[in-house]
Amino acid sequence: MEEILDRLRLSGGRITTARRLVVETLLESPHHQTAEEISAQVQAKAPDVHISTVYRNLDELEKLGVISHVHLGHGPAVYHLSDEDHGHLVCSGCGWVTEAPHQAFSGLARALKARFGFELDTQHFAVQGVCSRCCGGGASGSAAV
Amino acid sequence: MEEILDRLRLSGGRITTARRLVVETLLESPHHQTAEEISAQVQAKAPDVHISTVYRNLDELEKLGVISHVHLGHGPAVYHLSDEDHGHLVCSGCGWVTEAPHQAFSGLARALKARFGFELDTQHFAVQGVCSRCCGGGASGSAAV
DNA sequence: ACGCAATCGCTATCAGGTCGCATTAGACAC
DNA sequence: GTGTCTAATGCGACCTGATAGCGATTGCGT
Repeated sequence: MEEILDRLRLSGGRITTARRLVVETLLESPHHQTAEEISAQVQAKAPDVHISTVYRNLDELEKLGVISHVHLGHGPAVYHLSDEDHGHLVCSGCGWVTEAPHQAFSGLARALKARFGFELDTQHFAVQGVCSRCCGGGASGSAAV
Repeated sequence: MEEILDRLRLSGGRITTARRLVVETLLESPHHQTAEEISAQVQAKAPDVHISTVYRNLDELEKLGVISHVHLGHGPAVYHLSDEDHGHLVCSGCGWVTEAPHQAFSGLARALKARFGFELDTQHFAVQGVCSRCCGGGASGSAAV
């Protein structure tokens, strides 16, 4: 927490209530949260904080490398602390998100690099699919919606 | 063309000017086009066709399985004839889109299936990365905008 | 030619996010 | 503690991409 605030200060930023609360929220619930969710959490403690301020602060924190955001598909992006490299698997059926370690994609990354000269980035956009629960895990048909 | 219109008719649909032009546009420029681009093309021939009509028709055609749309990342989705299975590689630098054959992802698909029970779908959402031109592939700088 | 309802054009609306601007309030100097 | 400067805020307007409602139109089977 203090570390993050220090980083904020070092970059010439000020520590405001809104900013402190955004960081707090991110630290308290380490899950993937949308800007709206974060905003709601922050507003629970300081009702005057506008969602645009939350966006601006999330942006700022991202520039500092503290957090990153991922687009899970349709709908809003989610923010998380940038602790480690991982991709995201999103179930298009139920929306469930699985984190997949970076190396799960290294094979694909190599292949795409070799065949297309394409440097894969799995961090900013999620990979879509259907989770075991939704695709009928074992036997039955696919109840695609 | 006629085949598509027939399919449209068989499903109980009517052949209207707007509809015909949308199909025409899709056939004439087989590239990936956004709804807006398609709309512009259609409006060049029939200025009264509203973009919401284009959306509705694209939707209809998609339900018939004639076309599909892909989200390339930020920004609008693109539509293309659903001729074959392929994924899309999008360069976050220049926006360049490469089509990658379905089997390029089969390794990843197998791995995700085995490790997470996750059924990969590479068709509806593109895979992000940086193309050879943009990541400095050869010599000069990367003129990322 | 008639009539029904699928489709249209239009406007309003939505979601997610960004921007401009006047005001507020950190943080440093004294 | 007070002053000063300006980063950051709150707010509303706006933007893009897409969708929904609704009355008018029009394709097309009869």
